[in-house]
Amino acid sequence: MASGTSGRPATIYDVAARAKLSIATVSRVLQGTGPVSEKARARVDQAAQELNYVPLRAARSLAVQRHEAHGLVLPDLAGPFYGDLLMGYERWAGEHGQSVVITVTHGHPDPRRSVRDLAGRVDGIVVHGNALDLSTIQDLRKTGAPLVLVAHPPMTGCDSVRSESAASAEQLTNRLLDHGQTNLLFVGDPASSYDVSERYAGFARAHARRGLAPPEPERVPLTEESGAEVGERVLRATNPPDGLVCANDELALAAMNSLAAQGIGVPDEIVVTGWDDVMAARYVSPGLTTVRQPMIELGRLAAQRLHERVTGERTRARNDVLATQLVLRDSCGTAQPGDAAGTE
Amino acid sequence: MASGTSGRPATIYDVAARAKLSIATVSRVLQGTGPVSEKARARVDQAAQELNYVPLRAARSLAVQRHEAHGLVLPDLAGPFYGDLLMGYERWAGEHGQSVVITVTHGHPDPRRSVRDLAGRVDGIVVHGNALDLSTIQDLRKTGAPLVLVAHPPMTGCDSVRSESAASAEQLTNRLLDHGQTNLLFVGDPASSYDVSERYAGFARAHARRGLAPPEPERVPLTEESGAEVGERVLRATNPPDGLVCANDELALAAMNSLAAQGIGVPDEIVVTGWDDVMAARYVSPGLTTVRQPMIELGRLAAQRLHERVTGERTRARNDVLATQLVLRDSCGTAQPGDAAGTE
DNA sequence: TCGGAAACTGTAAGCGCTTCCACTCCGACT
DNA sequence: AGTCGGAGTGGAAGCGCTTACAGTTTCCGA
Repeated sequence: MASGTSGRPATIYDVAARAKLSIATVSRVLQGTGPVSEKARARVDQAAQELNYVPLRAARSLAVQRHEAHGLVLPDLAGPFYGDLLMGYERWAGEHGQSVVITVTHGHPDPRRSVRDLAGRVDGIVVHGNALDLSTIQDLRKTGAPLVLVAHPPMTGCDSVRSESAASAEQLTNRLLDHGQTNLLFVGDPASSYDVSERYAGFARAHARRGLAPPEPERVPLTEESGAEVGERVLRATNPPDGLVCANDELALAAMNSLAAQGIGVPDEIVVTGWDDVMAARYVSPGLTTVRQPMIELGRLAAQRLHERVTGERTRARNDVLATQLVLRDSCGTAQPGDAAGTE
Repeated sequence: MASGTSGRPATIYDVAARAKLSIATVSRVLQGTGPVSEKARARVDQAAQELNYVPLRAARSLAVQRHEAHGLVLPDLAGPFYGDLLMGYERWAGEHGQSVVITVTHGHPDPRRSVRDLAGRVDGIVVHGNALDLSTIQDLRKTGAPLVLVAHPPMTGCDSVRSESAASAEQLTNRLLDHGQTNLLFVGDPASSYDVSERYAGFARAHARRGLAPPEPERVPLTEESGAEVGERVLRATNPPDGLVCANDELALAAMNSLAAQGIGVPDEIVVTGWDDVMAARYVSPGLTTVRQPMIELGRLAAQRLHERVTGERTRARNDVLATQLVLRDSCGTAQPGDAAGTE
């Protein structure tokens, strides 16, 4: 325990008593507010130091009617993906004196309850679209806490932050079609998240624009298992595809792996692309063509947008879309040395 | 704002007024404590619902003298590594009604200050050894908050949780020496973290046990850049190594990559091993031999150990060491199909 | 030398919740 | 019929902090 005279942690009263000053002055010294004499400042600092005084934030929060903390709700933390988001978020928040309370919903028994609880601890909440269903988000809105959505379609009155998906997917698909592929398969379930639905939308649009019927997607979860399975199954189809446009890198890598195991050449016999640019994408051979999202930046921006709402500095909702970057490698068969392209 | 009659969020008083009961009863209903009539319960539930009442945690914390929150201090969140730790942590904490407040120190202007601030918000703190220097940790101890160290050498009075390193490193090194390598190089700076120093210690011990002088480590940061650089430099040495024992997978992957670029065969001309078993390790070819740490489990356990201290359920310090798993793949030249080994 | 402003300090009233204690019912025992 | 005990409820005292307000000093300039 922080050493009050007794075993309990020291309070502002203990510090005041030891410094022979009132708690008001102690508070002023510690917060750096209001005028204080040099002598008082020194006495308080010393007393606080000697007692190992750590102010109780709950008491301050109650008094100032503010938590100085943000809530962040993520679906999970597997992969580098959400880690980067969180890192960007925490960095910005930390620099602006806000603590970050994190809640992970995937596998959680009662997300609704835990998110409501979160709302009582923070000044505002950032929710990743994959973390909560719509009704829970609406529930959360009713609490009145400022809310910022990440990778979620805009909702009226809410800020949102996401990275561009449809245009990059269209661009990527065009590239493959230009290169001569005639039977692309989109791998991943568009219903699994907003981002994936946008990626499929771009894929479909590229087809539609050249008068082709957009092929039905292969509706599988975005996991390595599905990727491996698709990689195996795909050859045995009546009309086997000559390209796999995968909804993320896990799918793509696992598919490539299983194709290689069967002796199918990538990119010669079939091309493969992913999404996210995980580390493995640049270490496999052939290198995986993929799309990089600015996750850290996304986190930073979400934190900033939320803070603007919390402080009341901005009241109109904003919907930000960040550019992604197409990363061309050998798996798509069209890469030129030094090739790369940004979107939007 | 949650709809009180005015614009401000509803408080327990608003709920009480609407339910025509005292705040004491409202509190009892909401917390499920003490005896309450069915009728009262119903009235309170309805009023709370109508007002969108969310209890202010700061007020509860103040009253119950507990935050019901844990602090988690991590160096950063790059790679899957800390993400998994955090995920395991959050899962356990969530299941036991504890929120988690996270602080990332890498790149932080004043970790000391932010960690002290954290101490005022939570009931106890888990610190990853790479996140804070010793003096800051000791500073933190003085606050009296329960403290659990992850991947840090045990300190008297503190709990600690880490995964086994030295023995697995020794085992791995032995395997390479048995296989006929005669000039292994340890890549990575043992001074960069406790874990790495242990890995080098195991590496050195394997040599010592057979009467060999342990080679000096190649003291470089644990980054892809260093790995690439070492991969290039290593051949030009007077006495080029026939094996690289890398302190983590990033180093190993980058080294393998640069060796391949130079036409050096792995594992035939030189063997390579890593540490952590990141996703890329199983997608490169040859597959990277590495050591898997139970990060999720480590997180869970840290949360549990901290909670035991917070509740006072345990007062004696514990130092847990979790077993790692050697993952044999082709990069070390010694893998047999289905080969694998656990340690400790 | 004095009045008044400026600088500093203290008193006390909350912030919204929990919980001890006292009180009122009521049904169940003697 | 009178008593006892438990269930249900409310009053009120904090939890540790901030801050409005008032009070006390100090230091000017006139």
